[in-house]
Amino acid sequence: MNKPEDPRLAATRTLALDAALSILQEKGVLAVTYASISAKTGISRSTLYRHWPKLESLRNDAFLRAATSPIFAPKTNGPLRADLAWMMGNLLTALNETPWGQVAPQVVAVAATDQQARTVIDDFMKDRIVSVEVVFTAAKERDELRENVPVRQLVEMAIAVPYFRKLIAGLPLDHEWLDAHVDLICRLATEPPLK
Amino acid sequence: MNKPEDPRLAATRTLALDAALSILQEKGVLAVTYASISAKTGISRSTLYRHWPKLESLRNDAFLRAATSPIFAPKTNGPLRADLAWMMGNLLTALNETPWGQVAPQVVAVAATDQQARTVIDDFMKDRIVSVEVVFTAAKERDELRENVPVRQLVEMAIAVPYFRKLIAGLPLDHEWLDAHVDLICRLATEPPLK
DNA sequence: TGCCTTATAGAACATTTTGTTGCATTACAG
DNA sequence: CTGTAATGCAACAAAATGTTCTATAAGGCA
Repeated sequence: MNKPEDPRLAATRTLALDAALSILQEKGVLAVTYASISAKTGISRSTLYRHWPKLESLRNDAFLRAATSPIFAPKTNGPLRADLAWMMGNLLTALNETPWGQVAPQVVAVAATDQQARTVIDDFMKDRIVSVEVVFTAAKERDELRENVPVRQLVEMAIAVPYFRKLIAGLPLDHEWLDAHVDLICRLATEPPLK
Repeated sequence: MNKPEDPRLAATRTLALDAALSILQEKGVLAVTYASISAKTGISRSTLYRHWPKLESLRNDAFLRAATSPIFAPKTNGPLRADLAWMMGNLLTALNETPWGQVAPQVVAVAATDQQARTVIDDFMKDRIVSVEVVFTAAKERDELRENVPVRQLVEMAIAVPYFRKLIAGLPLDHEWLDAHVDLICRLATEPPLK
């Protein structure tokens, strides 16, 4: 039972998905076809069809590949400012310097009509949100936060703005901007209660 | 000079773009083709080709149609809480109950490789950001804001989170959530300076 | 009304893309 | 060395895409 897999299978899979990913980055989801991947890799179309009977499934595997970037373990030593800056720095890097920044909008668009793509995004986001939430929770346990901080809301703010700027508004994400962003979030979380 | 346009031209344009828009909503950008629009409208393919020699241009016109929802004039009478709630309420309605909520991610995805689509998004966002900025500026002039409020950052936060929730994270936008969101933004803007 | 212009529908067609199959070749595992 | 299985390739069918032509009909105008 459980024969070891022919290494050629993994090889074509990897090759094809890498190609799909780079096409996704450069030309968008509309350009991801059996033909374009075959041309880019030298893998024959028939082989691609054998691996992925539906183009949908190929696309989704490529999405999944883009979405499984290494997760940075959250730092929770404190202070919040430092931990959050670390997490947000990672997010900025992911959006600016990995395929995810280019691919995410493509996945989101497909997710509108494709449950699998929706799941890719949802799982990805859930993980990221949790990893930032952990940072806040740790800060809370160190009594760094003021009373009744709406942690979940702050987490969403922290994450939403960079995504919005990069994916939707087409605005740049640089470290100067990030500093200001982290500052504002931290201020909101740590400053004394207001009324 | 300047002959009045044959009403048939406008009629087909409208009919075709309406169909394109509803296909965009229901099936995503991948399903927007001459054939699908022809099938939905009864307009013959040859006519569609005459109006839009490139599918790209048809798509972009549909995008533009989705993006030109009526702009709500910002209220600036104060207090900030009320004005902002009004603006955000409009945003929520636009995202929940107009094609824009479904179509925006499609435009964003295409914008990655299509300058015209990028422009549609950029113009749209610029207008929306400005219209919220106006609300804050008015509040500032009424001395409702604390010193050194980073208006631009707050505006982006106000807008980014609903977009993030709806388009990217697939989270719901309801009025309960919106209240909390507006509260948090207002608190940050109006509460006394902190150090 | 009648005439001219022009938009449209529909068919016919070439081209490209997509999906499918059969077979020879080649890599892998034992 | 041998059987199994994955690949490449060619051939093919089916569908989508793009282009052109002609007859028809609707609109503009005197």
